[in-house]
Amino acid sequence: MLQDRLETPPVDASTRLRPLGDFPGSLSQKVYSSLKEAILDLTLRPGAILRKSEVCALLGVSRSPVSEAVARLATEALVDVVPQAGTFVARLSVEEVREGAFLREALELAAMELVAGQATDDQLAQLRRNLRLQEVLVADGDTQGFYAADAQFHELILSFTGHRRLPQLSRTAWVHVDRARRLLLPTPGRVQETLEEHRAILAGLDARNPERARSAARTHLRQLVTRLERLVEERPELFA
Amino acid sequence: MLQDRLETPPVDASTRLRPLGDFPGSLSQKVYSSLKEAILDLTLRPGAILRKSEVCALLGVSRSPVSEAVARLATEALVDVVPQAGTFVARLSVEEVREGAFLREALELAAMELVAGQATDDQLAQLRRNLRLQEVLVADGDTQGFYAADAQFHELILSFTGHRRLPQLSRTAWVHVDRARRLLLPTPGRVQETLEEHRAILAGLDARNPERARSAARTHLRQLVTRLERLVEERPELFA
DNA sequence: ATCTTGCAGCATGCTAGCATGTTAGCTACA
DNA sequence: TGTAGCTAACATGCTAGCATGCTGCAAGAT
Repeated sequence: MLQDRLETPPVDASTRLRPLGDFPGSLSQKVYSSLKEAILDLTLRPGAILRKSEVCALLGVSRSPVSEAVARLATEALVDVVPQAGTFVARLSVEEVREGAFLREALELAAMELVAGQATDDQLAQLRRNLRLQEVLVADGDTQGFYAADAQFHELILSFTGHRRLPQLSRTAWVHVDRARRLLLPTPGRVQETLEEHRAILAGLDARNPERARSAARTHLRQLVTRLERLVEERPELFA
Repeated sequence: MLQDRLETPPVDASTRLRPLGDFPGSLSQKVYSSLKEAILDLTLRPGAILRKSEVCALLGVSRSPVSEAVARLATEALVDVVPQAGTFVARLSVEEVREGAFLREALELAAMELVAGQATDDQLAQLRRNLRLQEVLVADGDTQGFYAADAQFHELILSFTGHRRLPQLSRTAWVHVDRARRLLLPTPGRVQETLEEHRAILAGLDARNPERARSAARTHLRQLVTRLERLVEERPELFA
């Protein structure tokens, strides 16, 4: 705990946060979104101290909405608040990455089983449409857009379970993995491979074959984790 | 939304909440625990209005800790807060029950796979010990104690995955199921059956057989859901 | 020179009061 | 008599300032 602070004098005094106007909802919600984006971006550096009063000044709001936002981030383990001492941006944690990956895999595989059994033709058509979009984006070399379509592909499947809160939960589970992903250098052929893996998942669902869908999804999800584990080996100093 | 309020004039004015001294942590934490207990108990009736100012008066604290507690409950869908209008105890929702059950099943089945593969002998011994405790409690007719041991059995398995936050998450997923469970009348032979199902799960883990453990766990978890679905059929008016 | 101890600074937690938007009931009118 | 509009009460969201407990440095004793 003491060590924590000694390791983290880098105080981000004048970091940039997206202005609140860019986000919807109440002030707390806006502050939450803005901070979360900055944390996932690594704009707010892992381990950095995050003074609530500073955030108030930066965003021009009082401390209640900031407090509430920080409390929410704490429940997601994105910040670590020590009473009467300070609030810190969570370090990258191998444990959190592994847990997040485990969780998302659990959710997505369960979803595969359900969706392979009950998906409507219209839903499958939506997935095919999304996949065609992915192909176009890859052909255009629009990596940014491809990531978005990728995320949507997964969210579509989760939403087809009929459970409203599931996509949100899956996203939350993934945040630590996603943050660590920023440290990976892009691999040339990876986008093409990802596309193939998505095709395999859709093929399993199309065939109404839960086992095929599950195994394709498992293979797909473990790619990223494998690459992250390699990063942990090579650059352990990046993780707390 | 308007209909909500028309259906729910029953204002719980003088409901009993456990005093804050019984809970650990900060005030927010205490308030959160106290409210959550009351909601899960059904002491705070589903659909009832929950005035923050009233809670302040009842517990003798200011509005910030109450606000933070309520915000946390809102993320778990245990209360429904409408800005500038009011806060309401969530109604029993078939959707939420199904989603909670789906989630817990996803998590526990994934855990089974992992634990069947990597459990240490000491961990399996802990499970056997817990199971013997369950037998004693059943023999003594201590149903309350049995429920506690039951919960611990499941938590042990989840903790053996090595993921710290998993048990907490599973509990959170289960809250809506657990709340609905209060409406079920106790079935005579059910405790004995539960014990058998736990034995089957442990047998699968002991045999290091992921598929057996998964299928035993699935069978076990679906018992309660099946009984709840029957309740939904028979008494739909209990669910919003 | 090192370790202990006291003090000043400071970050969070909490309390109290203001601003904003909603709800419900009453009144006036068709 | 039924309906539309207005008004007063009210619940939450936010702002501002006080209380509590931790941190880190510095001075003094061993």
